Amino acid sequence: MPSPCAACSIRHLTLCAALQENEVQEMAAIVTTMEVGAGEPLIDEGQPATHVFNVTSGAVRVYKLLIDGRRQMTGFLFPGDFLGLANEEIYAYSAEAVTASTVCRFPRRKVETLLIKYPKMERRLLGMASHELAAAQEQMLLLGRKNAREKIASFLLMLSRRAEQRGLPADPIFVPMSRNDIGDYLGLTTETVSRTFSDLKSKGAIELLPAGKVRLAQREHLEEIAEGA
Amino acid sequence: MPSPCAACSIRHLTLCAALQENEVQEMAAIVTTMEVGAGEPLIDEGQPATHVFNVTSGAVRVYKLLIDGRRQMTGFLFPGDFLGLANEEIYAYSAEAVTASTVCRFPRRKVETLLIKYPKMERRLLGMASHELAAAQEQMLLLGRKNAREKIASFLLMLSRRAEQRGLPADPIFVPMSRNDIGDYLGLTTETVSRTFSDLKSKGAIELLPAGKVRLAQREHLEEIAEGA
DNA sequence: CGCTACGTTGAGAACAATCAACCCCGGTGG
DNA sequence: CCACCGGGGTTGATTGTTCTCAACGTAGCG
Repeated sequence: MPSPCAACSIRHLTLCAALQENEVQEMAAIVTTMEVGAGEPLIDEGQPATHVFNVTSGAVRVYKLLIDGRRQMTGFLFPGDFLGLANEEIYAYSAEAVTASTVCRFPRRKVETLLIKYPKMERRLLGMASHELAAAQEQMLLLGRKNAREKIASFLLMLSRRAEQRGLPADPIFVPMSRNDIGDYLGLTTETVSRTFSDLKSKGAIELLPAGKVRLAQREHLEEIAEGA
Repeated sequence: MPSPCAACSIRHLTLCAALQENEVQEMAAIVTTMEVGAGEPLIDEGQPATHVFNVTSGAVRVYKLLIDGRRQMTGFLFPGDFLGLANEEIYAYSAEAVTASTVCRFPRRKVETLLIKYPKMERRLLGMASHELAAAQEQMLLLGRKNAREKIASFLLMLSRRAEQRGLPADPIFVPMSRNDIGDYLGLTTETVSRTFSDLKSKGAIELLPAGKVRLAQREHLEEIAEGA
C-alpha cells in the first residue's frame, strides 16, 4: 500500500511540513486515515488523550461544555489544522466533524517519540502552538469586548483569511457551520447571529448566497467594523 | 557578581527548570534583572519582539486593545510565569506591571539559540505553551458563556489555585488588581464587578478583608457557581 | 489637608437573550 | 406521489442582565 502521506496535498500546512520526504515515512507508518461523518465525535472531553489528529478535509468544531449544557466553541479546524495537543493525560475539550471530514490519526505516544527524535518537529509544533495562542488571545478580545456586529464581521473575515491560506477563494466564502455553531463560537445565540447576518445584508456589507456561501461585498467596511472603528 | 539564577527560588516553576545547575549558567549569562514600578509597561503591542521575560515577583497584566480603547486582559502573570512567546516578529499584546514587580529579561534571539542547543528546554516551553492554551480555552468558555457571578467565582478560585501552586495560602487570597482590571479580564465593567463582589459578600460566599485580601468563606459553593451548577 | 484614584451604590437605558411563531427544505413513509 | 415530520433559519415581542451615567464615600499621597 502506498503511503497516504506521500501524496498529501496539505502537508505544507501541517506538522509534517517539518520533515523531509524520507522522514515522513515514519509518520506514515503510524498514521490511520479516518472518515468522519457530519456530527460524529472525534474527541470527548474527559477521555484519555490517546491520539492526535490532523484534519485533511472537511471541517471540525472544538468545544467545551458547562454542566448545564452551555457550549463554547474554542475553534473551527480546517484542512491542515492540528488537534489533540494535550498537556494532561485527559482531553480538556471535545471535537466533532461539522461536515463529513477526513482526518489523520496518530497514537500520541508514538508521536511523542518522534518529537524527541526530530527536534525540528518539536520546534514546528511549538510554532503552531504559539500561533494558536495568539489566535486564542484575539478570540478573548472578541468574546470579552466586541458587540454582535463586530463579532460577526470578525468571524467572516477570519474564515476568508483561512480560506485564502489554503488556496481557496477569499471572497465568496463557504460557511459550513450552522447559525447555532457560529453563536456558540462567538458567545451569541442563534437568533442574534441570524439577525446580525440579516442586518449586515440589508446594509449591503454581505450577500447570502445559496449553499452556505457568503459574499463579502464591502470587505473594507467589514474590516472597520471588526476592529471596532 | 554571583549569578542571580543560582538562588532563584521559583526556578522550578519557570522555563529554567528544564536545565541543570551548570546549564542554568548559560541563561544567567544573558539575563537582565529588572525592577518595574506599578503601572509601568513591559511590552507594547506592535513593537518588535526583542525580549522574553520571566516574572520573579509581583504581578503583571497582559492585554490587547481595540482602537477605541476597549481593553481585554488576556492574562495575569505571577512569579514563575513566562512572557514574550511570539510567533511573529512583533508583539501581539501589551504587558504592564500591576504592582511593583521584578522580571528576568532575556534577548529573544539568544534564547532561541539556547532552545536549539537544549531540546529539553524547547520541550519544556512546549509544555508551558500547551498549558497556556488549555487555560485560554477555559477563559473562552468563561467569556462566552458564563454570567457575572460565575465569572467572578471562577476568577477567585483561579487566583486561589495559582497562589497554592506557589506555596502561598489558598484561602485568604491576595487580589492585587483593581476592579477595573478584573472587569477587563472577565469582560465586565468596574461597576458590575463591584456589585457582584457585594452580592457574593452579602450571601456569605466571600469576605472582603483589608489590603485587597479576600476570604473564600464558602469555597464549595463558589466551585458550584463557577461550574455553572 | 485637599486632591485624586478607586470603590460602591442607585437609576435608567440598551443590547442581547428568551419565548414564540412561522417558513423553507429535504427526507421518509404511507 | 404527496403528506408528514424535523431541523435549521428568520423574524417579532418581551424580558432581563449588564452597561451607562451619576453621585457619593474612602483611602492614600503629595
